Amino acid sequence: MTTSAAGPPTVETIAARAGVSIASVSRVLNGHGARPNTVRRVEQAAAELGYVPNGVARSLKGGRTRQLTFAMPDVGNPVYVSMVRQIQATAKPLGYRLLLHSTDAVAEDELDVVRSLADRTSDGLILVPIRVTGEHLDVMAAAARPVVVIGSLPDEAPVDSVRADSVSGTLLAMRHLLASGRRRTAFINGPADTVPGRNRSLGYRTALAEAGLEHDPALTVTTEFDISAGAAAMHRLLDAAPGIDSVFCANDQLALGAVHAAHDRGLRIPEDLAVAGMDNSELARASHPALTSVDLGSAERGRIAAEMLLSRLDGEDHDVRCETVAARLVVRGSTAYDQPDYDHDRDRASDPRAHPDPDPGRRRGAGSGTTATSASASVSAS
Amino acid sequence: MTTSAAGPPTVETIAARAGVSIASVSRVLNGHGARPNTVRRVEQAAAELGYVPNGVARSLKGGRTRQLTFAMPDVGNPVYVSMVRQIQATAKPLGYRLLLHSTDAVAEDELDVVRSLADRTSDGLILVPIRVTGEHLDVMAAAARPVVVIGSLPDEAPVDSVRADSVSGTLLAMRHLLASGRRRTAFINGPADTVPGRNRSLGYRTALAEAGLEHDPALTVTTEFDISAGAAAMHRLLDAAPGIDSVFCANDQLALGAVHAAHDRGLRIPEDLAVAGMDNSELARASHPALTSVDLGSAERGRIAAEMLLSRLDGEDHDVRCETVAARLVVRGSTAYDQPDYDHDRDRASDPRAHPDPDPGRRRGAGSGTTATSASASVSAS
DNA sequence: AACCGAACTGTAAACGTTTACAGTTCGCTC
DNA sequence: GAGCGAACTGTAAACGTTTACAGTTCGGTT
Repeated sequence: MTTSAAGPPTVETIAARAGVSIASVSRVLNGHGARPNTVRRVEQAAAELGYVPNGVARSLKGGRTRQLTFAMPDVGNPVYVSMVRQIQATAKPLGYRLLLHSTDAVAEDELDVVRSLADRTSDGLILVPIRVTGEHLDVMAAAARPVVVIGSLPDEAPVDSVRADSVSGTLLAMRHLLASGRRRTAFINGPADTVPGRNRSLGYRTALAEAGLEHDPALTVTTEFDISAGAAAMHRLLDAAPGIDSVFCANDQLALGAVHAAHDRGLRIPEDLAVAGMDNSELARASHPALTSVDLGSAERGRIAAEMLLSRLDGEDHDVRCETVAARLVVRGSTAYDQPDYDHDRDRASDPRAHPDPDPGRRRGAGSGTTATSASASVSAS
Repeated sequence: MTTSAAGPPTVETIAARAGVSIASVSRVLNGHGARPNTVRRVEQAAAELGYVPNGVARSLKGGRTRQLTFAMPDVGNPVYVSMVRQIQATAKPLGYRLLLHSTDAVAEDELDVVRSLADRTSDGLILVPIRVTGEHLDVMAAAARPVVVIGSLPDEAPVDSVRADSVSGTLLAMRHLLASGRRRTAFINGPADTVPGRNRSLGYRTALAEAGLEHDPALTVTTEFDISAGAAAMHRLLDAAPGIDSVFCANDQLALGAVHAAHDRGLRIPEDLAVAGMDNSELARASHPALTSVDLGSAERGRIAAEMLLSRLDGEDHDVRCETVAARLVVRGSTAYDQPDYDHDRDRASDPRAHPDPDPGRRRGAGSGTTATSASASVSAS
């Protein structure tokens, strides 16, 4: 027994005060049964001392920290923000804390996060890689803790994953544009050397083929994900390929850039030019006219990833799982004449299992006047 | 010496393999000096085994976890997102991880976060309280680890804090509107029973008084922070008080709602109605016309809070500090005829000490055509 | 060749828990 | 009132590190 020095109370302090052994203290505090008299004295001593168990010591003994790590390229990106929200909402009720890691889209940093699981500081990882290399697969396969990837992985990869369906998403948007009579639809894509970039391109060409339209390479521009990049791209398109009546953009920022450019030239939206974006971020709802956008289910992907990880941590030793989240088209004023100027739809409102809204004043009637179309989800286990 | 069973390698495993004691292993690994021969053997053994030190054991021994906690009301709010980014950017180079906690604006949850510092799981806390009660002050004063508050605290509070200057911010926006010849400026405020709510109201009335204008209560509406709430409020104002030529809104969402409402009625912006918002979020840049907005320096508040906390953790035992971050007005097309339709200014671009941009393609020429005015910052130590 | 101090190394304790095991108490039954 | 399980309690070890202390080695001096 140490002298009752300064420092916060420990089981030892309580044991001394209650006149029992530290084992009894631990047992009472964890509800493992003791004589009523013992329980009373320990609980009283603990309460008087304001005892709080040392989580670090507990983690060392128990081998679990009750911490999860979420690593993504950029904290600021609204897509990842909604993932964070859902992961948090899923993990918190089970007593897990969330550790945030921004990789700044540096591949080496991603690898480091996976490797650092070996330091036992976190019980599991949800990773959004910018691009998946062979080294990624090797390192993840050897990870000291369960890893779930949000993104596309090769079929044989031994890692759980959740992916978006950007092919279907693009198809939904393109079909919508073409169904409303547009015949010359441009395409502003993000970097093409990524899986989503290639998938969107595929969706675009597929939709054109479906409609019996020819694919004109001059109608496609590849650029950065950026408002000003979107504006520049739109200007370029309008200069080089006159007669464009609609444009699909790989994210909402690009789409808003396109809207700006169109306005600069005196084009009316949607009358002269229909614009559709992707991600269904808050920007889409806020802009004027409100932006038609493809929702790739980032919130749901976050929730599913969290559930996958938690089930692994529960010790369930099932096969590798890979789930695909359906895309959903949210039609607003930028492509349709009869859509309202703004709507009250929030992306988490689309998720029945979502976190309860902390601030009821912020959500009103859900999506009145907003049309949503879902692509069929394909769920496969390999 | 235990049998070399499964499980990840520990100092013991390495010691056995290198033929030295665990103390030597620890010393070599921490660079505390050893004979070249010992160093070589330990390092080789560690490398061969792929040893990674157990961070939990380390934390238990050292009494520090190298983890910081950031607790705020809502992960999704862009204001907090930019704080997260800066806190992360400041703490990561010093080897600190960031634990995220969303309080969902529940006061009891805020108190729990502070109390849970006693579990030794985090080295310090940055808290954004929704409202500060006496109990908050008591609990923070008794906290087991340093706490920094982002928000306004009573003068005598024994806690470091960083606050925004919403009075000056409101004044900047109002002076700008009045200086451009507007004479009937409405005010859409958020909830009035908070410190920022009262401060904005004060700034509004002060600006009117400065300009020798009478304060007309019919021109002020108090509502929730919400796009649709902003639209509803604007409609109400235009119905009840005709002749309004400008409006200042307590955040960008409200302002965009006002823009929508004005468009619905065929009003031109800025010709018929000038609109200014607050927070200078991405929404302000993205909207059309781009929105004049007051930047309350959320990124900088995050950075300063992180620095304050880190200096406490460095053992510096200075007096309680309270810093106020200056407000800055960013003028864009929604109030000025000659402003560009959009600009490339990003809020972190305004911060010279900010995190380097991970994606150079996203930032172009900084703020060309955008006028920024700073309120003088007052920095005080109590 | 013995000696000395510096430099290194090993043993063991400590951080605060949880828990196996052995020892104790207790309420019953006969 | 002795005997018997069941229920409780205490001792001690374990989780994986770091580090004070004492013991060892080493080179260089005299």
